[in-house]
Amino acid sequence: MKIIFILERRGILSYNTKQKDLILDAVLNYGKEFTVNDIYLKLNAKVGLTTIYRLIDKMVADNRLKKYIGNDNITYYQYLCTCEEENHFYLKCSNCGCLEHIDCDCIETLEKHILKEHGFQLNKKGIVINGLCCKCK
Amino acid sequence: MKIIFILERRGILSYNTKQKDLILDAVLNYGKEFTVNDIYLKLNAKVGLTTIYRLIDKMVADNRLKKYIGNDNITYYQYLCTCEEENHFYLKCSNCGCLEHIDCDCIETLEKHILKEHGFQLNKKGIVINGLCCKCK
DNA sequence: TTGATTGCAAACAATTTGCAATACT
DNA sequence: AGTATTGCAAATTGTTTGCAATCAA
Repeated sequence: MKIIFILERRGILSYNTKQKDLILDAVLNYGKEFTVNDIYLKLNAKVGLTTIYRLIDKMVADNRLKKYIGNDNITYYQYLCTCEEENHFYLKCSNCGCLEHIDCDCIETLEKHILKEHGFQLNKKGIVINGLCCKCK
Repeated sequence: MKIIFILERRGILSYNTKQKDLILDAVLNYGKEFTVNDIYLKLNAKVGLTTIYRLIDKMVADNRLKKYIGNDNITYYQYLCTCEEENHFYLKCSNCGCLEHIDCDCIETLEKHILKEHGFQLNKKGIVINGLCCKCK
């Protein structure tokens, strides 16, 4: 986890600050989807909300966090790992909210099929498919 | 399109009103993702914003509209057709915003693979995969 | 020292709610 | 008649901005 932290921190330009480290640590270790407020509370309000918004926005812009609206109409974020594998995608459990990272060429097979049969070029970056994980199903 | 309209309208309980018909017509014929304001403007403000919000919320709750946050941080909606085919999924063009409806057993193949190899049970309802359509790629 | 970052308070924008008037069956 | 719907205005919520104080290099 230390390596990922350092890797992620590189993306945050210019100055390293205590606040950035705190937010980054909370985000990377949250384990599942979270809201801005979740991070704020986890840090016991030691970092201002504005600052959290700013860093999270940046990470979304950099494709390191995925932002979406949950069924409850609340805005959630989830960390997408930095791995660069070609055939990497995510399986997201609709029940417990966990996100499994999969690296498997089944996605390449699908990509080829869809390109050939349906004329559509998949964007393989950040594919998230919903369902139930082995624990929840 | 008439049949879809009638089918959709059935889902809107109780009274049929001019406003519901207008909104439904606009939503079904929009062709691509839209915002609440898009519909409001398309209807020349003939229907109140509140009413549009209410009907759209209902359609989202009924899984007939998908709600999501675009890269521009604006909330978009997109109509998901009512077809009940087992292997139906969507290909969404990140460039022009169009949504292609595909019905192909490649998704069943993927489902089986993911269940067997990764222990994850896909939710085949409303799968949307991003990429570039044949016109845009 | 220079420029980036922080965080409060204020501003903002999108969405929701209260409610009286209206429309549907 | 009785109930659902509408739409304005007001309230609310989540998020962003202005700016002066602070911090990192």
